Amino acid sequence: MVSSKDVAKYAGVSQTTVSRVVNTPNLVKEPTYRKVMAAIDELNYIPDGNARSLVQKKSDTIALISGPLYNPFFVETTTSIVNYANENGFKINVHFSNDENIEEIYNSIFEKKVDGIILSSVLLEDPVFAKLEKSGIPFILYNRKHESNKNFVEMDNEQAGFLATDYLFSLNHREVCWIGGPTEMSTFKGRYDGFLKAFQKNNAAINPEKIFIGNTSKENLYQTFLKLEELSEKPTAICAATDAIAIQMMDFYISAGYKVPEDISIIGIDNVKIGQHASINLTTVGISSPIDLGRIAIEKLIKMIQQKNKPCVQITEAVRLFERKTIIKKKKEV
Amino acid sequence: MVSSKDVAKYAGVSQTTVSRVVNTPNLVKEPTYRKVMAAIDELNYIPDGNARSLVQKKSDTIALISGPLYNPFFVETTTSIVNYANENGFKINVHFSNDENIEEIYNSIFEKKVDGIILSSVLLEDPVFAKLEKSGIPFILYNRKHESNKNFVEMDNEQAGFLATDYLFSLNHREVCWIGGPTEMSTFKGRYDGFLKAFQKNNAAINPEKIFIGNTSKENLYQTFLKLEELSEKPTAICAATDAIAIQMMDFYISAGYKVPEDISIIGIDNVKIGQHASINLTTVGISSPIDLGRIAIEKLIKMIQQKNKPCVQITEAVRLFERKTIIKKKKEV
DNA sequence: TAAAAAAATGGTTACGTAACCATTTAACTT
DNA sequence: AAGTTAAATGGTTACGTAACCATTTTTTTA
Repeated sequence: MVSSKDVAKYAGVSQTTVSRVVNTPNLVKEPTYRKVMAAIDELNYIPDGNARSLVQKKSDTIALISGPLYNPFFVETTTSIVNYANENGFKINVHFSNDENIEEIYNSIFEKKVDGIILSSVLLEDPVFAKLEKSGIPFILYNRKHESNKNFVEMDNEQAGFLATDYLFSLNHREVCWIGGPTEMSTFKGRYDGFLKAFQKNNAAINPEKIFIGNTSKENLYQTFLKLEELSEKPTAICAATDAIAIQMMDFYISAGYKVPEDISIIGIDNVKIGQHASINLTTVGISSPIDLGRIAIEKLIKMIQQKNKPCVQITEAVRLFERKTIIKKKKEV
Repeated sequence: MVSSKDVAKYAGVSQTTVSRVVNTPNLVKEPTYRKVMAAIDELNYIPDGNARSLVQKKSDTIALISGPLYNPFFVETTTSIVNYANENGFKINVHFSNDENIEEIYNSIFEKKVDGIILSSVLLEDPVFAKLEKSGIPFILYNRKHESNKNFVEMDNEQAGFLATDYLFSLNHREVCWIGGPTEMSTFKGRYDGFLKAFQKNNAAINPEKIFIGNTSKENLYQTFLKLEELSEKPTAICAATDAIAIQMMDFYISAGYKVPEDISIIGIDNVKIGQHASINLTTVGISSPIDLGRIAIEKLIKMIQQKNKPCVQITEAVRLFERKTIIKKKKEV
């Protein structure tokens, strides 16, 4: 391994000067600069990032704890986050959380002095959150937030749930089913609250048989599908808490021979890209802004790191309906 | 920042002993161990990964250079790679390459002494490959390979192209169109060669009007779609070099009012998960093994790192057809 | 042209850890 | 119980860099 000392010796200058050529070339005379650069090229010198981090107490590295990529929402945020961070000179350590390995992920993250942490996988009452705050490392939550309301970038989840559900009512659906994840997560809680709110507004009564709250794995959603099939009075529309859920349910229904929306209407939330595909055409609710939540969050985080101040970021993005083709208008009941 | 020296002072032992408690606890007496652990907990000591990397000359970090996630193939490989690496104690620095920023990515990677590099974005005659070999860092290519045939995990691309195309012929399609990326990439080259081979076998003549080789961006594929529309004699089937291309073309066709497969048959290559969705049901060719290429590659890479030997890994996975619903059988021409 | 100021370069040190060797302490042997 | 071996602990150093202060060289100023 060739070090700055080797370069210094080769160029006949001090190690300090080599460091200056690399970091503050304007402090160095032209001929010296050329001499050192020649040595650097000749010896193929690359500064050691670890040594640099050690002495500078920064690593130019950000840890990303994302939800799993089988949820297309995280495909888009991960892309934005990784690309924006790289463009701004940061490395990104990526971790995918399944909400069970979160403890291990935290432990591993704190070992490597990252400059910042951006994460989606946090519960409303997450005990691990205290650790995060105590660490003093700048952090930001995207998608989900914590009960403390610190540093988050979210969509207006309640409004999203409301808009989606109210839209179904507006098309005369009354037997509306909810399929969502645990309300320990702010996204699911907010969206479900919005769902309830729409029922209230439309003077409709919640039918507990048509409320499914639980793990959103494929297997579990299939169980939900089976239960829905057994219902004597089936719903005419499904309000899915995420596009990922909606798309998975579509798969089950279509595979079983149903037609969407003729036999069953489905609406999602997130406005994920694949939902725009002509084969899917998922009606959904998503943020109005073309910039996704991940991108907004990473921008804020990098600003926090660079300016060394830690303002409390609280961003709730407005949402709107994206009408596509998975919902049918029903005849008004008499 | 609390260091091992602080812990040592607090516990009344030497820094060396603290290091031993952390790394080789069996070399330390029980009471000493407890004393030091108490101090570690009390002071909330976390070893500094940068200092450790500096002295040990390893970083427990692997760099991943992946293709973009809008290609679902990379969604699956990225998931496998990140998860497997994390489970095995490695951090993953992720970079998404669009084949233009590859130079910058390389530069940034070499700064931080990663223990290994796993990458998909390499050209057959990539000049950057020399740099990679010269660095001495263990590396492995997945999906694409380099002309030097060193350290790759690929599918049998030629066979994939052949199987896909031959399948179209077997269903009596003669006017088959090829849409693929530049043949500077081993995947596209192999698949296109297989395409040609199938034409030969079926005594069919290539019609240059129906061969589209170029950038596979959405915009460019749309241009391809427009050109296809202008053709006097339109193809009855499209052989897409990747599922991503196939799915994008489906979107254009369906949006334009066509039906797949009634109006146009489409086959892809990669066997991407979303292609299995009941709304898409893409017929495709993919590896027979249930373990994806990324997973195979990261396993090999970690073995290389841990065993410190650098065998030349050359894996070509067998492929098979996955029959679904985007292809129609034509009547035999007379 | 001498003095003062600014620019350029060098020398030394700290960062936090594990490697390495030295020393002390405990545990066997006969 | 003395000698030998093994176990446990400590002291010092290297890793490669940038920060910091000191010194030399060059430029500016009166």
